[in-house]
Amino acid sequence: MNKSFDVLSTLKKSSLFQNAPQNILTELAELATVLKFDKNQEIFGEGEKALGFFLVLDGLVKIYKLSPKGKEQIIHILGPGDVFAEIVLGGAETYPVYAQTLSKVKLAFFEKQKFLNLVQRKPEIALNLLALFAGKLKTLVKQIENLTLKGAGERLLSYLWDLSKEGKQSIFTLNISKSQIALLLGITPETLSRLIQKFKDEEILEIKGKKVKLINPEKIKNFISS
Amino acid sequence: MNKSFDVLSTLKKSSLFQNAPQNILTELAELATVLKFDKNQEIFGEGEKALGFFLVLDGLVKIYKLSPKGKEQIIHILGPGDVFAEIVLGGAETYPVYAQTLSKVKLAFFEKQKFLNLVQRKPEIALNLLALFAGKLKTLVKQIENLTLKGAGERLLSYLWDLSKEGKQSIFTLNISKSQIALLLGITPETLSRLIQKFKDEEILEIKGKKVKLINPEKIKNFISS
DNA sequence: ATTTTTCCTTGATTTAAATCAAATTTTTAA
DNA sequence: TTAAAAATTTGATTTAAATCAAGGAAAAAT
Repeated sequence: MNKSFDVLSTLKKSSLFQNAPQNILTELAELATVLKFDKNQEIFGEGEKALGFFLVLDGLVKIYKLSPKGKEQIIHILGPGDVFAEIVLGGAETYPVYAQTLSKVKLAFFEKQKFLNLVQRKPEIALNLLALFAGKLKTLVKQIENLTLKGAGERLLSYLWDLSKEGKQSIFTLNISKSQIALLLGITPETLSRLIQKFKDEEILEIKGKKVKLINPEKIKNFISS
Repeated sequence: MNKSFDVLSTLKKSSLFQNAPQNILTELAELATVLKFDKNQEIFGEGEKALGFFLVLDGLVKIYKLSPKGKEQIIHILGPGDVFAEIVLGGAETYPVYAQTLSKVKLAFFEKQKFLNLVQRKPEIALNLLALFAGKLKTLVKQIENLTLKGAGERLLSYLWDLSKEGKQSIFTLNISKSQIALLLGITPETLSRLIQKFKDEEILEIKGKKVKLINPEKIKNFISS
């Protein structure tokens, strides 16, 4: 009783189930298993058998790849309302990436077949699924664009620009550590540190710990789109 | 009559419609518009209004991004049976990438709303769509992995390894120019040229024009997975 | 509160790949 | 067929970012 209420409120906020009618939401909440993780725990590894997908109820999760030599590239960072491992719904037998928590995390787990049965009975969910997949595709393409067509500095400013909601919030707080940001941007912590110092010298922004202040949003805007 | 027959044979081969029953295939063929393009023609540009998606009937198409300075990164290269711009089915209003032909090309175009109507009437297609999207997600994640966790030489060998069907075909022909391969691998033509020369010196492979011969597939296999 | 560990910063150096430049080969077009 | 254009190769140099190394600051654990 208490559990499904908890889950329900986040389900409603998630884009995947946003416009779903109450009866379906209730069914979904019944169908979900709530899982709890500590910080820095592996949720699943690449190649592991894929039994279902996840919705973040609380906390932060990273999706990443590892090279044979152990180098890491973060693909996505997910927060409350975000869905991951949805690829199983397209028939994937194993997870193609790693998933790990970046904080204490609460997840709703949806077993693949149970969920697909629900979709069959309520096909209107299928459209939401398509939108979910389409959004992920767009995000990945943007990630490729960032990683291949932009330099390290531009990637950092783009990242901060997005966090600032296109400059609307010139003061905000980083939600992950700088070393994790480096892994997301595909640079080393040393390079990140030097870039921050450089932008501070150029009076473009200030970062103290996790507090960020964009001093010259106009300059940033120009820099990331030229 | 002749036209829909033509289209039908490729529809059947495409993974998207592979297991669809005859009656749906016929409907799809009726629904499609066949479009013809010359080599190096733009099919659509980034930001352009997205009216539908495409299935390649014949020829090669590249999907790519451009940086403000004009640098290009190829995201995908598509051949007969492949689908692109399916993102419109998830609600995208504009295309987020460029699409251009690499040869004379024949496409089947599916208008978004007409196709979605068909999906509503025949929901079994929705599962194929999910599989299509899932496959694209996996491809994009692999592309990120290649571009960020591998060096230029490893990317080239990986690419050739895939073309050789994991070493099963040690002699084969490149289907695109070397400059296009460079754009796909995220390197310059100069670097590609030097890598080919280096691998030739190391007696790993030989490339003359578009003819490729893998001399030491074992060495390649080890190189790309260590 | 203090110790230990992890994270972040700064400096010096190396390195992979880009850039600039020019020759050569291949393809296309007249 | 020959001329023109485009693509590819090779060489010399530059450059962005990585790596190696060591100190300093924060966070976590005792």
